[in-house]
Amino acid sequence: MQEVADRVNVSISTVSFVVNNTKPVAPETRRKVLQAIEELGYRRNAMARALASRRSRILCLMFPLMQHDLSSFVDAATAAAAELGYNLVLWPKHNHDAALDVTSVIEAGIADGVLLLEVQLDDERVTRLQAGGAPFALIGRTRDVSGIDFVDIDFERTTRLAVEELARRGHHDLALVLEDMDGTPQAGYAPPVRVEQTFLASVAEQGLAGHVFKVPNAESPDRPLLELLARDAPETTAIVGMHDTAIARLMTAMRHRGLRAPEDLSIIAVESTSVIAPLLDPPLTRYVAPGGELGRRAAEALIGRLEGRTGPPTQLLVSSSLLEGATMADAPRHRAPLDHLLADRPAPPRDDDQPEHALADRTPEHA
Amino acid sequence: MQEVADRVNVSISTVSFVVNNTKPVAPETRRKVLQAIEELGYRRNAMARALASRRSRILCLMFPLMQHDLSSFVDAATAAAAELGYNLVLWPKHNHDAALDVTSVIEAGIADGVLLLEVQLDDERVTRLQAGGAPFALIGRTRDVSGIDFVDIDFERTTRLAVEELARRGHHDLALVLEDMDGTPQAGYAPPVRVEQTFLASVAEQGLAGHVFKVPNAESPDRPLLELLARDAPETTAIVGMHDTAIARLMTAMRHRGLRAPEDLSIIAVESTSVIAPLLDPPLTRYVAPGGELGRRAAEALIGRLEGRTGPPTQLLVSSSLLEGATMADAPRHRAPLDHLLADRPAPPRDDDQPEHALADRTPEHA
DNA sequence: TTGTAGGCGTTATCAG
DNA sequence: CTGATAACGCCTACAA
Repeated sequence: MQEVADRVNVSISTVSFVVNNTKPVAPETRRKVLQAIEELGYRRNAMARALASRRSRILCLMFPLMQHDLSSFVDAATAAAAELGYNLVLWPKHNHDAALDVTSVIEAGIADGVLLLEVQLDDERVTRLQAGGAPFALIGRTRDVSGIDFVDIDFERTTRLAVEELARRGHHDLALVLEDMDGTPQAGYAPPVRVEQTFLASVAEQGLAGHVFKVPNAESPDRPLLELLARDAPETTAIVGMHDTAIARLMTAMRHRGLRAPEDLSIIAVESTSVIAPLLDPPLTRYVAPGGELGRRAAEALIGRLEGRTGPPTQLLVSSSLLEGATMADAPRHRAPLDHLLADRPAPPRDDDQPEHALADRTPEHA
Repeated sequence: MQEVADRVNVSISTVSFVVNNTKPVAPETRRKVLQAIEELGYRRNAMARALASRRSRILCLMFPLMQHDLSSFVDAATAAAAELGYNLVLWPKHNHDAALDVTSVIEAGIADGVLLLEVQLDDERVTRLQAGGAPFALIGRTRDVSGIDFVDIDFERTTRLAVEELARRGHHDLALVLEDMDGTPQAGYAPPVRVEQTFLASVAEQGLAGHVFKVPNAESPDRPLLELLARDAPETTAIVGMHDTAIARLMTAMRHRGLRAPEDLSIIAVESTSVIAPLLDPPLTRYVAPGGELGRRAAEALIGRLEGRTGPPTQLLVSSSLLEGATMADAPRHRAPLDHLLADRPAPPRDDDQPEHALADRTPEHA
């Protein structure tokens, strides 16, 4: 702040006035100050500001109970940090631009280091963090990880295991179901890319046939996944999934068309949300990542850096383990192609959607 | 800190040494300092500490993408805070004891105010916040809300609407499905209590019969909800739900026993997780709360206080709106009691769980 | 409209 | 082992 003041030949308080809009400043002076701030790359220190003004301008949303999927992860990260004398706060950054401002929290002195989630293959945030010399660790990893501390799920291994297991069970025609992120800010999100690559390579190695289906989060109603499968990969007997809502909708569609999992179609998820998968009917067979370990290791890696540890970066891939649901079975012996099966059982009107049932009076209308 | 030092007749530095364990201190001195700290209720100021030591001891976990149910809520709260010049951070407090330490973040100077979630009818955290004179606002509300700023969902209204709608559709026997929180730290969580009370009152007003079922989060496998219903409330034709996973399991069980929603049993949820409800088959008819508005209003209320607004507290109840799924219909004319229906269709072994299907070769075994 | 100076609550250095 | 004292980076009367 003093440097800024010196450069424009004003006092430090004038700089403060323009930064905070607390007092009127001559337009010309203000302009020059702003320019100097820009040139010097000055950022005010949130801690000092808070100390002097007795206001942090931070609001704290406390949430004791988290039911979503980050729960075990955040839990463990928080605990690990606490054991090492640190606090962990979650900083919601929703839009893409805000996310790019990733170093500000460090520069402001609010935090000592950053843990990054949802890393993309080429992640601008990582570039900025590196450029700014800010301590950070990734949960996930970029394409080039030289010198970067990260902890990630070993999606390659999981995918390979899934394909091999299906091959062992006699499946020859596999389909991979991914979330389609093109056009969203998450385009380039690393896990689906890695899974797709590994899937294709692995299928080739095993001498199997593999198709990839990218399904948007809001499935197009006119072309549900099941129809796409029937049209483009009718011989498919097993699905490798990493898009739970798409899988859920697929299973509903299957039921409505008289197809059964796993008898007609096996399904195995390489990554799965803990809240949805067990509620499916039948429950989804899936690989689950050790969220707690990921969180803990990531926090420890970051704090290690903060405490001055040098040496090679932490680069850890953790393995998922198979959670037996009931959607995987041996390949059916002579199943007809999906398009035939669907043709035999055309899409039913709503009233035929459900298994037949003769015990109650029908009241045809509904909400 | 100076006061502590004075009281024991040591210097301020000595206090610092014992507080931080940074230098050896005579056991006797240390004891006295600790005691003085205790007596005076001294808490060190995190901001000053960070400023002087050039370390905040805070880690920041950035998450750009949130798929869980708090998403819209946090989103809006963050945005509202940002517009008013504040930052919002989420502070994970997982265990009960940690949650009780709710004022520390204020006393440490890290935050100016607190937003509290998952409020219980008699919430110790609220008591402490009030006692400490810390600015706060609730999302939810306690039993006694005099003088408290809060924004909450109008569960009473929603419940009443649900019951009235079912009555209008000719249902006479309703069952309420709640999450059983007894014995958990969330015992006394306000919404289920309010819904239960309103349900019973409303059912009585309408001259209907109402049963309440409290289902633990991990449903007991030997007594699934459907069986309990058949045993204790066999005439039930409509479910009012505020426990999505229980509803999901119920719908699966119904399907396995040849019962249909909504033809045999209508289901309407008074509060629902956005991630599960639309994936159910058929999709759940449900009331949804305006999460964004809740978040925004709560942030605004808190900031208003911080900015020195006086006058009556913000006390806002927002209404949920009905999202049409396909699980609500008029009451069936002459449906047999549930216990009869289940007796006619005994619990099937796994192989009969699914609708019959004759298109594929059966390979009996599965994972 | 701008400058001066004291203070915010700690830590850290250096002397005793 | 303990105590002065100078930062830490900024805000804010008060004065000019």
